[in-house]
Amino acid sequence: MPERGEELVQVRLEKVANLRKQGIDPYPARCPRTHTNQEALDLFMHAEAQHGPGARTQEVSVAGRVRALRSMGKATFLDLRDGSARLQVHLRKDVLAEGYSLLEAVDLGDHLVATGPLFRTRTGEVTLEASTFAILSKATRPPPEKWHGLKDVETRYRERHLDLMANDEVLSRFLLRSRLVGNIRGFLNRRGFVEVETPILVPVAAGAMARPFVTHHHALDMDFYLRIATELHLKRCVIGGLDKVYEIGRVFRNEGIDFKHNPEYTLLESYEAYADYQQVMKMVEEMIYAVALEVLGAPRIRWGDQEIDLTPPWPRLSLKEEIYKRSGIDIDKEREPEALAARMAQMGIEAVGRASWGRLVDKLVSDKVEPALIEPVFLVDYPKEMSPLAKQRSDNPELVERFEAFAGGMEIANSYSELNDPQEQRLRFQQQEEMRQLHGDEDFDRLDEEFLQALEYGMPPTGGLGMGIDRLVMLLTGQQSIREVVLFPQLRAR
RNA sequence: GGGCCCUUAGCUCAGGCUGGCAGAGCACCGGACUUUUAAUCCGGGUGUCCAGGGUUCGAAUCCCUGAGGGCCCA
Repeated sequence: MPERGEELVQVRLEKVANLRKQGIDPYPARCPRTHTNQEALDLFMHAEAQHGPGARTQEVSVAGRVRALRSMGKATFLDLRDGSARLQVHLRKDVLAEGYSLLEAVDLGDHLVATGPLFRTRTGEVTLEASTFAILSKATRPPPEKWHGLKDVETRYRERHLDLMANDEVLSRFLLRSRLVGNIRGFLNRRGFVEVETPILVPVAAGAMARPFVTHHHALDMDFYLRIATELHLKRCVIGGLDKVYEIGRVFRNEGIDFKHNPEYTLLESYEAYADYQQVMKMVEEMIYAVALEVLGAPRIRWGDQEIDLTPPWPRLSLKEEIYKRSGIDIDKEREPEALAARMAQMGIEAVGRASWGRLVDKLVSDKVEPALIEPVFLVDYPKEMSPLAKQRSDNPELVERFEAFAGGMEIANSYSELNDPQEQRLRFQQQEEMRQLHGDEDFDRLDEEFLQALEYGMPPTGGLGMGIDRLVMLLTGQQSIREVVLFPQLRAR
């Protein structure tokens, strides 16, 4: 931390020293709180309902951070804020006697505990009349400005604690995120899914198309990768007999940072034995609808100037047709990477390096199709080349049983009927390895021998799902940047 | 990777075009005030104007380079 504003800090440090000199601990271990602010407010409302105007409750103790301080000499009002509510405290010199002088040591941002009965002021605010109060934690740095809040985007991200204390809507957004994750767990648990945890440090970063981070284990003297997906371990769980399994965990992808991408993000993956991608599709629309109802109270969300309705069923659209509709390119007729790249270049879409056909299609989707999909939809019928872990369709082996869900112009879920033929899977991995060599593209998937061997023991037909939790939070909170839904987004080191 | 914009007090921001003593509100410091609500009133400016270099008698301001951040494009 750069030591700017040192005078403001010094003043507070002197107050800490003075408290200690008086034998007062500015950071006591215990807090004699009896009620949260909300419980105290509820208590008063109850008393007022019984006794009418002029009601006073018994003494209660509340605690919180000092958010505002209004001193009128021999009486002071301050606003205490805890996790439940804001509560005003009234401190009078004639009530507190010599205890009143402790207020000289109190600053905005300190945590206090105050004890006394609750009453309603003549301006109508439920207030605690303090008979005693104490400092719980002395802040030695001033909080952000109370009226304009903290707006500087960089400071908000780098010092999220300040953002949370200054900007109520930010706090409630992260509370919503927590409730959302809790509701997803509840939804899956009720359906009989079992939550597991699988390794983050892996010898081979497989199971998705992404470049991994590398790290080193000193005792073993070997490199490890941070996982880019949980897919292969979860399938090994299914092979072992966990028929319905899921993990909500961080995955790491060594790629660019922008408004939709943070290098570490939270991914839900679930696998259901004896199910296929059609059943997963139904589950996804039901799950998102259900959690939206729980956390928002309605299945509709505002997205910019549009409204998105999440009520199922969502349209099932063909990937090929959507690409054709949005770009005029028929991917069935542009089977050669060079030809497809040329068509795309005409539209101003430039592919990097010697991109493969599958990567080009992927690019075409992200550029031309994805941004247009505001209302929730499923795209189905993906080409095999883009999907090395998905089972091919029996009626058309060039396509796989796969869907992706889109909403708000973002991909929010990806699912297949999982490929469970070990020989075919080995072949697909080998093709991925070859493509990586050929195209010099670190994004291609990797052959994972341990997984292949596991698959040889037999995996039931399984419907798998990957869903980006951060994207879903963006969607449900109407945020257009992933940094607004990740508490501590990755930024360049200062 | 390219383009545009931002960076001034702890916080929110003026000033910059057209170079001439570093500004406001909140916060903070001193004083008044026993029902306030962004309390009010009186007094006080607390600063590496992002960093470095250049032009100039003189740079927050103009020019160059760099850093961090944001938006748009790829």
